Amino acid sequence: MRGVTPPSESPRSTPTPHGTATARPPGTARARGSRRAEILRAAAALFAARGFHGVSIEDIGAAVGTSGPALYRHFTGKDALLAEMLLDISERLRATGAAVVTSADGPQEALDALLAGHVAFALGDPALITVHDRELDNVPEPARRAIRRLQRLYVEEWVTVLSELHPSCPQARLRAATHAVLGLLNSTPHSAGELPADAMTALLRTMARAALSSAAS
Amino acid sequence: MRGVTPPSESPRSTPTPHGTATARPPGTARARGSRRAEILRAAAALFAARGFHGVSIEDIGAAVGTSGPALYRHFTGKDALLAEMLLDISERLRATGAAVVTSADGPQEALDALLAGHVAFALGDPALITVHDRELDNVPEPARRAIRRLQRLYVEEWVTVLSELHPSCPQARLRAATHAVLGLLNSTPHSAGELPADAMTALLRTMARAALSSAAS
DNA sequence: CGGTTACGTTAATGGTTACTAACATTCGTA
DNA sequence: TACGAATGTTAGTAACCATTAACGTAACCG
Repeated sequence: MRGVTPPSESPRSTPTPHGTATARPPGTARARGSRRAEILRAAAALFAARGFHGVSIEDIGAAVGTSGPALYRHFTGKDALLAEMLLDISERLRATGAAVVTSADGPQEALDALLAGHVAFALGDPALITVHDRELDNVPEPARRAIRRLQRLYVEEWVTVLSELHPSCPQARLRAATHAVLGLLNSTPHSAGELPADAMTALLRTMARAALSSAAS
Repeated sequence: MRGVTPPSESPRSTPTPHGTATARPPGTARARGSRRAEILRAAAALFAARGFHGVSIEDIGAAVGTSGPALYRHFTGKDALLAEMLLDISERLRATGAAVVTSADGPQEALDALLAGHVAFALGDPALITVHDRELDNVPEPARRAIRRLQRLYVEEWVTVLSELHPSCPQARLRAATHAVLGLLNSTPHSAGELPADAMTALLRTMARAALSSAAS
């Protein structure tokens, strides 16, 4: 029984996959770690279209030009792939939210920046947004809690900003309104192509602002 | 050959007392077709929680107190079950929408009635609403077209009413705004329990009205 | 009473799927 | 140049799943 030592899973090190995927000549082993990002992107599109359980490992492999089990060189399993995908997007949302809040001049500017960021996200990566609020239940338990925590922190950024704008409104109401507005913004992927992208951006921001203003009365 | 082979524990007249509602006489085979509705309700809850492919026939059977293949006495297959579920809800939405529009006094009353109806639906049957806008892709083709048609007709009810209220606004914009507002209303199942039901109803109606008004400017 | 209908059971059956095993190939580098 | 790490490949394998087959039973209806 020869063979290389089985790949001891790297539990914590995520060495920042910076490489942008380009066309590679077949057979080469180039581009360290860019494959991870490529797989994540392809899997996101598939998950968004057919759901986690509706996509097979073979499907994901085929989408990146390899065949099935090659994925296990990059992820420990299908669950881990989904977990990393949702952790990544939750972290990105929360990070941009935090950056916006600390750098804005006032609550109104902060709210506008939160809105602009989320709309850009939803329109720019509809597959990720779709997977983000549909597939949480398929993430195994250690990671699910972390994802939920990040999502909660992101919502709390919104609630904090709204609370500064409307101090007399109870926070529970502001939280419910935030969830509703995020539902409005995240519904964009399903109604694609109705309007040109910039018109859609402006429309969504206007509607979201109006909805939040009315909620805080 | 296997002969009669009665099961050692012969079923008594009350087999499998499961705690489901719909009090039926205990060992009877009566109640024509009430089982269909029971199965559809249980399946909707399961599909909403874990997705179509994440639920097995056995799961659905267990949820109604029978075992797996008993479902094939009521539906020709898992696909047909989902198709009937989505057809039913799409038809109900469209029917109430049509009734509202023809019986309302004016466009403002019609819009309010559409809003009230959809909010009541979303809050009253969150599982059905969730399945309705997540699982369309898993419906086989003959039925999928019919469901899409009903959904389109429902949206057109909204667009027609909004067009009467705001004649100068292009219909494409009103359609996009309608989709966004339906996303807002349908997101309710995911943010349950934030507010009491009547406060949630009022909040959602207020936010939706404000969002639509701002979109038509 | 006999037959039909409605509804349920358990045991295959065939296909799909996630994952593992065993075996290449490329390439940086010591 | 030899080695090891990274990254593939093609065969399994065990579990799961939708569906069918074959069979049983209770109630209604003529």
